[in-house]
Amino acid sequence: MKLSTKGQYGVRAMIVIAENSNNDKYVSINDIAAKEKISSGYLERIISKLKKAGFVKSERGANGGYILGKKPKDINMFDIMSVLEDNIDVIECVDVQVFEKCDNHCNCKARKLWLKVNEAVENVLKNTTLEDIIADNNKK
Amino acid sequence: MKLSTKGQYGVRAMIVIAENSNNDKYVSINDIAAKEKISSGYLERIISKLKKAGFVKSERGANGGYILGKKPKDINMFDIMSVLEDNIDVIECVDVQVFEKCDNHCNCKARKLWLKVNEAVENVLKNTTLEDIIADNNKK
DNA sequence: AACAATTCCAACTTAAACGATAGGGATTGC
DNA sequence: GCAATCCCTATCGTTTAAGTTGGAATTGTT
Ligand code: FES
Ligand code: FES
Repeated sequence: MKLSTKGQYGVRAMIVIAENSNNDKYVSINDIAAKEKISSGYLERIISKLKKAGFVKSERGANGGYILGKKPKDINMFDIMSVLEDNIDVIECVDVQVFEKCDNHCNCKARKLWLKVNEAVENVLKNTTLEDIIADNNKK
Repeated sequence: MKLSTKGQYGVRAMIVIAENSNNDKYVSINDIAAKEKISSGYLERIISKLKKAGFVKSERGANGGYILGKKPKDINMFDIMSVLEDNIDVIECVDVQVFEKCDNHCNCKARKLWLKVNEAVENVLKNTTLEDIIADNNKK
């Protein structure tokens, strides 16, 4: 079981962008990539998804870059991960539509367990906003 | 984020074995594979790991098969998954040893989030025993 | 006007993991 | 002896994840 790097990198990028958005400062892909030691080409595609979802706004050309598209308290980790991870469920059959087509569903006694795991993950992600993360780091 | 089928199949296999272990009945790989619609060759290797870990015992030859190696209440899902999934942590850096070697660890503000996610998953898995699952299914 | 810094976009490549298969040896009950 | 089983290892094919490349469009600066 692993979260993809897309999700990880995306969250880290959002943190960097958030830290600069106070001063209306746009951060470039290269700056983020350098700071977080991530391939910039790869990061670009990740941020592009975040942009489509409205979590960041962009400005092209010299001095361009990215800035938050919403307030930190209105961006939670579940939303970010949902955009970036292709499918966030811990197994396919968590999804009701898949479940109903599943050969096995009539006697699958394990599904309840996966539902619980899934719910636990979602809860943590949904209850953590970008604001929480920033605050948490300033505190200590 | 996905749990591998190894883990899923393993849990399902354990449930089948558990349901037969009351009567000291050994269940063969083929029976489990047929019941759960899993490739038997693949399942074999999964169960072999469970055997090495002591969760099941085996009997060779005709009428052979597998039976529980411990009481259902002494087998929890975390233990099963730990044996089957190569690495159960949601990201590499959850592990302290990896963390300490991580280029980024000095300024990685996201790790706390992953730790929380990881803990949530582990809690569910640790708090669910084979006995719980069986009981849960008999009930309804 | 030239230039450099940037976002934007799509195609491609590489590497690893997953899921599965194949073949054969060893053991046991009938 | 034979069929059913566990046991072990090697191999394979597909998909996915991760990263690369190349280039177009936009914008500020000199
Ligand atoms: S395998 Fe689909 S519900 Fe269990
Ligand atoms: S990347 Fe290693 S701790 Fe964040």
